[in-house]
Amino acid sequence: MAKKGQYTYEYPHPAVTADCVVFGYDGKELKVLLIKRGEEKEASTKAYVGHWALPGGFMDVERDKTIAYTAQRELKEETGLKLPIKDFKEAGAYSQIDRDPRERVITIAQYALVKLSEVQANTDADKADWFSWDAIPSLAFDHDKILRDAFSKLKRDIHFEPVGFELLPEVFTLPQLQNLYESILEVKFDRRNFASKMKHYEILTEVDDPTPRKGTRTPIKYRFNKENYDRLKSKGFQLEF
Amino acid sequence: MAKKGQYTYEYPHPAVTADCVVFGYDGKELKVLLIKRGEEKEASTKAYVGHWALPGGFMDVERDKTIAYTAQRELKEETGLKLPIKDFKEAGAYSQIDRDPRERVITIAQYALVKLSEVQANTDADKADWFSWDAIPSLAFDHDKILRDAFSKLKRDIHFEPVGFELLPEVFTLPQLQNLYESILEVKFDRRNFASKMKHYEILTEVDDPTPRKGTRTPIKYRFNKENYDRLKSKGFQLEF
DNA sequence: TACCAATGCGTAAATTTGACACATTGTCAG
DNA sequence: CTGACAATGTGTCAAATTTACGCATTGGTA
Repeated sequence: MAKKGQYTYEYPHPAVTADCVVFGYDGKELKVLLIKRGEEKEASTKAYVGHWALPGGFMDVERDKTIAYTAQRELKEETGLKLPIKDFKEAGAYSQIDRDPRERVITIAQYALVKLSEVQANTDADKADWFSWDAIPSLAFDHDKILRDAFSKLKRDIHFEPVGFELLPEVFTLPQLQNLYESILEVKFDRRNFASKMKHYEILTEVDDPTPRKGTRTPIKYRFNKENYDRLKSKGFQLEF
Repeated sequence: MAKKGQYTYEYPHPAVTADCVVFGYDGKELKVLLIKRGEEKEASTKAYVGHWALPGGFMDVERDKTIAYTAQRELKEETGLKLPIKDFKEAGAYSQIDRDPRERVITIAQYALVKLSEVQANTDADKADWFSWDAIPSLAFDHDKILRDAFSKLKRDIHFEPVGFELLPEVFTLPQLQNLYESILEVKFDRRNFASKMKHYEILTEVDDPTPRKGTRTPIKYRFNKENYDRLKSKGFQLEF
């Protein structure tokens, strides 16, 4: 650990943190990854001990190439979940002068979308938990606001990015996709209209099912067709729902 | 001025700046406000002296309530233009470890839309200039990227926010509005279809013209109808073009 | 003066959306 | 075992929206 008082500047500098809003989808609901603060080594210097919070922590000014690296490192340390750098997208900066009681801290929130089915096993259940959107506790600092804002951002981004496919498993069903869109946009769609619209976009590829569907109750499995999606997007396209 | 080396921290802290992307519209083209760096008092400590850059500067950690206040203050100091805090919207954080040759500097870009007709007179022509989008010089630091990103953001936001009306004068014409949308989205619309779509939204109010139009060549003047727009927006509405 | 460009208004075809009906087959309660 | 029900896929049709143009008027201009 570095010596105290080792770093001096001509003018005051703020501390900078990265906080992570990690969204996951379990096939039914949208979920968020949260951690329980404190209760460990440096608890005495921590604020909001015992509160739930977004995973995140201080930037390593001398090593973190970008703030996304901070997010990656802290997320791994605090939840056990290791995500690729490119999965972190910016969700906004929070700079209110009194947002941290200890010193001036500016946080640059990052958000990430993960296939919950593939990562749930990799998260430390001791420190972290996945919360349903409507069961989220009150959070430390201004993390409530950060989370709400990130959700709004997700709601917007869904019109321009294939966010649905980042949250679903490689192979998914149409009802799953629809349920996800409904969860994020907080609306309901007509099943038949949703299906025909998706079909019209031609961004889904039917999967050759090794275990063929046993009747109409078993949904058809699809895979996301990235080529077609990219082609559409390059033509100035926008997903509508 | 504060004494050198007065501020010490246990861990290294980055410097934080706010850079401003100010868009204006003159009735024909989208423009951006830039400054020429250096050539003044503290020039010796400055990087990229002589380069064009986005207006902006270091956060006053002890006084700036939020980063928007930094942006407001620096924009005023460097260009003479004083904008209300609420006009600054976040445009992204830039944290590349080597983006500033002097020390680690994280910038939180802000962007603002202004009615060029009303502010042009208030900008210091000595230090700052409005540049047409296709005549922008190469900029200091990573400001080129910041500017491109901000433009992309504007391109997106135009679908959700009445950005057109923040850039146009109080009273404007339909051709002006269309030209603005075309400038931002970089596409062309059919004049007649654009008009009927805007009419259908009912967010324009015809202005009682004191000097009535002299024939069909003089466009009808409109005003933005905020009540109707807010009503539409609250119903989960999205501007389409 | 004669043309052209700019503005407003209108219309019809094509496309997209929105609402809804029907057939099939697991699931589950009895 | 059986009947009711829910989940899935597909199709249809009217309404709304988008798209592609035509036409009339008039100010600017060569």
